[in-house]
Amino acid sequence: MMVESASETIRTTPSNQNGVSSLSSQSDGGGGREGGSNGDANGEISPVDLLHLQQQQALQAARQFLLQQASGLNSPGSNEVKQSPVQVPVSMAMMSPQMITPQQMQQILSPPQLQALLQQQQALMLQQGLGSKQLAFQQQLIQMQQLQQQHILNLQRQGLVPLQPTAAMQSLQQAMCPSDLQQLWKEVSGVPSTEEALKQAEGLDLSTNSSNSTSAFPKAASAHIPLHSLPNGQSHTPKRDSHEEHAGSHPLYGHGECKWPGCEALCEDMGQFIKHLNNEHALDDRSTAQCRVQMQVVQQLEIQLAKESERLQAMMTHLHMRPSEPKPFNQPLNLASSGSLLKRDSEAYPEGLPHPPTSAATPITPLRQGPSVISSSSLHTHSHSHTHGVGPIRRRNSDKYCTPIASELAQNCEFYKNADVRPPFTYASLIRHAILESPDRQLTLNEIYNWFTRKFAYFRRNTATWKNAVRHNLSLHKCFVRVENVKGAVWTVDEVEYQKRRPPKMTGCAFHPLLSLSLSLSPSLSLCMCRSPTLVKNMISGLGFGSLNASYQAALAESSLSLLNSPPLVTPPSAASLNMLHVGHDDVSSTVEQVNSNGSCSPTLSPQQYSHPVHVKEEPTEVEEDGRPVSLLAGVTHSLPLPSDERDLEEDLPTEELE
DNA sequence: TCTGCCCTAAACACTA
DNA sequence: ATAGTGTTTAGGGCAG
Repeated sequence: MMVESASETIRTTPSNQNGVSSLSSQSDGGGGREGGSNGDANGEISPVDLLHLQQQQALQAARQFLLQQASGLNSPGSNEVKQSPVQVPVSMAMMSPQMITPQQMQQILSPPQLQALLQQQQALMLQQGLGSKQLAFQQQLIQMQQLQQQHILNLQRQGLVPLQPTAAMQSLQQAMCPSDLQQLWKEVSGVPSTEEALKQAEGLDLSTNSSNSTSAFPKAASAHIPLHSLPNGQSHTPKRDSHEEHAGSHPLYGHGECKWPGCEALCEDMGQFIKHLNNEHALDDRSTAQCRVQMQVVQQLEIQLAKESERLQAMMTHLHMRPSEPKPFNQPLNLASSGSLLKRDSEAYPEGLPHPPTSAATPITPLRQGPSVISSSSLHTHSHSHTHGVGPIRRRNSDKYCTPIASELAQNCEFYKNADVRPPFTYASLIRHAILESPDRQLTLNEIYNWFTRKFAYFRRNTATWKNAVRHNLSLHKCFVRVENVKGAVWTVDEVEYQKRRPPKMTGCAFHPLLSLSLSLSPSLSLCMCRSPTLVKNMISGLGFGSLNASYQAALAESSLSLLNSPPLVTPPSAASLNMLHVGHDDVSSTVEQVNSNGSCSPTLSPQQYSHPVHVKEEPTEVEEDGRPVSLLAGVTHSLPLPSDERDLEEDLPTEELE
């Protein structure tokens, strides 16, 4: 009650509510600490006008671009999808370009698209002698990108777009998850005009627009399957899963409803379904268009699978595995429907991973090999931009169980630095990260503040809020220990306490369905992944989720080791405790220690170095290449000489026991 | 529903 | 007096 009354009377943080959707560069009332490139009031036109003008121009260009896209779709006989600088998702093609608002534009266009668009516009402006306004334009560009990135992030957190903001569309096209497909289908199905549907199907470019080998989407694939045969006979529907195989005698019928993409009509029995099928999904333009989309989806997946299979072969070859293990690939794709996959519990963290390598060729209930899914819940957006409205995302999707912060930050450092996006980590994890990143593994409060503002654009505003939260967290969590120092108080991390906060199961780590697919395809890979976060990452990337939200990549990667890797025991802060970090570790550790102690190195150590001073090498992208394939190949972790760090990691597993 | 975690907000005390 | 720091309480949301 006290709080309520207080909040009614006094509002010390006046503008917490300002979301991120404002294009005007919000000069955060608070703080304005370092790194604030400010001031750009110049010239004859006011910055606001200028921004407005530029925005209008950008939008105009975007509209023209869309018109081009749309007209490109109209060309009936074209075998090639028009290769525009940027590709437009099908949903975009559905919109009347003239009706697109700036917000829609930002939401529709992926960052690359947006950037390309704006760059075009920028070039145009330069040609028109508007170069003097470049600065403002750049700012607008950045802001629009940020907005778009945020949107993408939101999508990611909703589980809709398992992507990294930087290559959102590309990966979307590469790796449309079932929900994407469903959405896509709904969009296609919802088209009023069948011709529109055809256009969309035609224009749907599931291929990447990059140099990816799948860039030229094989439209010829359409010819492989007679369109008219699909409604009743097609068996490529990715929605089809084993359940449906058993549930109904028709691949498009299951669980009492029509499985035609985007339909979901309820049918009591098969007869009704057949009737429905014939009535609603007869051979017409719309169905044809849908089929084409579906074919492209399947084709894309197949291409992707082929690529990944090839990659896997190469990896195995490289790792001296017998490459003659394509067997799993020939198995039916356990590419279950989104529903079944998404519901699959991730209880099967590879505890049974010490299966001998022979299991590599043995399909051991593949889908249970790993945590399976990115469930929409686990990717949940947390976007309760509710009362406080401070930020779109919150917390622990990836932090709590997987602590991928190091990897995440390492990968998206620049992104967070520039984009006004709230990092998907808890304050506690961020604080810990900041502290561990420091040379002495201790920071003053102010230094923590600075780290936040330095690393995250998001924390350059709402300073009162998050600073309070930082202090709150420092005080609240036992894992943060305050130490009186010569120069005042510093904060350190009690890693033991911190680890206590983390449940020993990685149930929170979400896996993308296609990752499950890969796991199912290759038990040996899942075995490897359990040993190597890098491999996990690479694999995810290779799956076309190279731009899978780094959080989840990192989660995948780190979670696979998190159970094995109990980070070093940083006993409460003292110089001695720092030394304890490296007890029993190899020279690499001592190297790091030296580097740390003299503080001469870059203040930013490699994430692994600080977050896991035991040196789980994660970044060296060539997985354990340096003569350590053993641990990858040998599932029998205990029977083989593990690198000291890994051994430590395993032995440290029961953290609590060490107390 | 319960519980734990996380977040924001705020009050308060202490210190430089 | 003020700002910074640190502690504590309260309440709400989310997820297991």
